[in-house]
Amino acid sequence: MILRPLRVRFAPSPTGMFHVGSARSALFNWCLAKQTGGTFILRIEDTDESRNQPEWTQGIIDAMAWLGMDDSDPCFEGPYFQSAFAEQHVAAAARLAAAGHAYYCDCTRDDVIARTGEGNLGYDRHCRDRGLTAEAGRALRFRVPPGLTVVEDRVRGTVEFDNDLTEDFVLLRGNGSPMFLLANVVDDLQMGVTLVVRAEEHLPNTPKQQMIWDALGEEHPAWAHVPVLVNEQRKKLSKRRDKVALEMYKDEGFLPEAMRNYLMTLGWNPGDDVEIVPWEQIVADFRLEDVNHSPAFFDVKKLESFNGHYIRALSVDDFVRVCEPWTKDITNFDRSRFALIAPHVQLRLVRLSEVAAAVDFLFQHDPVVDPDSWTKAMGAENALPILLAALASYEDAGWDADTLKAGLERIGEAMGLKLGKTQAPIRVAVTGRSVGLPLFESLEVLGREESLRRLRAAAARLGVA
RNA sequence: GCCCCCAUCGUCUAGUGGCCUAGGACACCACCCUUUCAAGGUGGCGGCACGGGUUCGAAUCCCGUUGGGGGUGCCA
Repeated sequence: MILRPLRVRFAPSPTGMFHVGSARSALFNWCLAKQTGGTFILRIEDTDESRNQPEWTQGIIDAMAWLGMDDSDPCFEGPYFQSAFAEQHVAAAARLAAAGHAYYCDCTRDDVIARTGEGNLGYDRHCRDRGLTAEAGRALRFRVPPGLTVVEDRVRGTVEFDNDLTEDFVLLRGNGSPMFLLANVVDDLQMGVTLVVRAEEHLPNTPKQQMIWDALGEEHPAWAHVPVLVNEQRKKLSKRRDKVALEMYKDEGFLPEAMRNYLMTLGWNPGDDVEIVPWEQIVADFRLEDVNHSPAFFDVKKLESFNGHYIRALSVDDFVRVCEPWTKDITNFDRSRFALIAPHVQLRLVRLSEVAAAVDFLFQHDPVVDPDSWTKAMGAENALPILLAALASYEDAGWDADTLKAGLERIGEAMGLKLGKTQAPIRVAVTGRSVGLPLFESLEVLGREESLRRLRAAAARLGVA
């Protein structure tokens, strides 16, 4: 399908950590820009009074880069900062006022309530025809025309709004600063945005913005409102209640490839009964028209499953490399030793942050012994005999996993035990736990000397000198 | 309150009037494999919110009900 290059934008406000829902909106926009050979504009909407801080902006940029959206791609444009365009916003407001599409208003919130009651009815158009001029303290309001505003939405279809139920909203505050509805439109106009893809919470804003475009005499962009992400209570994911910061997921060892793939399957599916799909294919196949209409639950369990798939798909070298942030703090960590066991580790993680707990016993002088595991494994009748037999056998055995396994199997046979039972005391002696990486491979990597030392220590603890 | 959106297994989804006895994935359960745990394999549990239409035929179209969600700032 040949499409004309789209100019899309992602316009977050830097009011906190970067939200997974924002990330998904950004991803949707990114796919559309890429697949049409268009442009992805990043515009930071920093016009809120005091809610934004510079570090949040950098957080957005870093998080987007983590997901693969940054200026190394030619489609990327920006970042722009909305605050830099205040002049244009005000100028547009002036044009609107001059053309009679807006009027000044000196009502306070209390004035309006006094007239309309507490009923939350919105502005009562009190100043509409009072002919007030611009003056400090007076807000500029949009004169909503009569009739119907029809929004053609690329994911929802046609949505109609009765203008009589739309209040004369504020364009410019009493202090002269532009409001979101206006600033957003003017920026989109200036930047040549042809398609606006954003979360559903913006759908009620759309008729208002479309009216501004019309009043400005410009052709509005196409609209697309994607469903919001919700928590288990089916409420919109919120920074206060929910764990939404992309950075937290990064820190817990989620791979960006897994995160972006998972995020894309929320409200959209790659088709053909598959979910784990190469990014290039997602970019090529994503279609707004196929996006679902209902909110999607952000399910960390499923994210973990995706992450596990992506972790297992890594080459061993890459796996070792991506584990670095979590392995570098392990005492006595040795990268080459880790690389030897890495293939086994890779199969068992759903989050990279779990790597330390899985392999630390290989580097510690003495493994941290889990009391329950010890009690269970060493309390068995055969624990000590197994330990002693293994010690004897391993003294001069060939030091590779197969030989070590065969040796322990022989010991078990002599006692009438299956390997599953025989390995338990050895595992606890060497690793400190009853579950973990494959035992014989671990012994091989640990080495004869250290392994025997641990076996002797365990035997000693059981009462044998 | 008012406006708007939405409604398939617990969750994410496939499904665009007959191919549906509703498919897949996650989670859960069982079994297999097995050196613990995983991974992998096999099987199981489990859904079209409800009521009316339209039609030879409805998960699919229409209306209503119910239930969820979003919005309703001189925030963005």
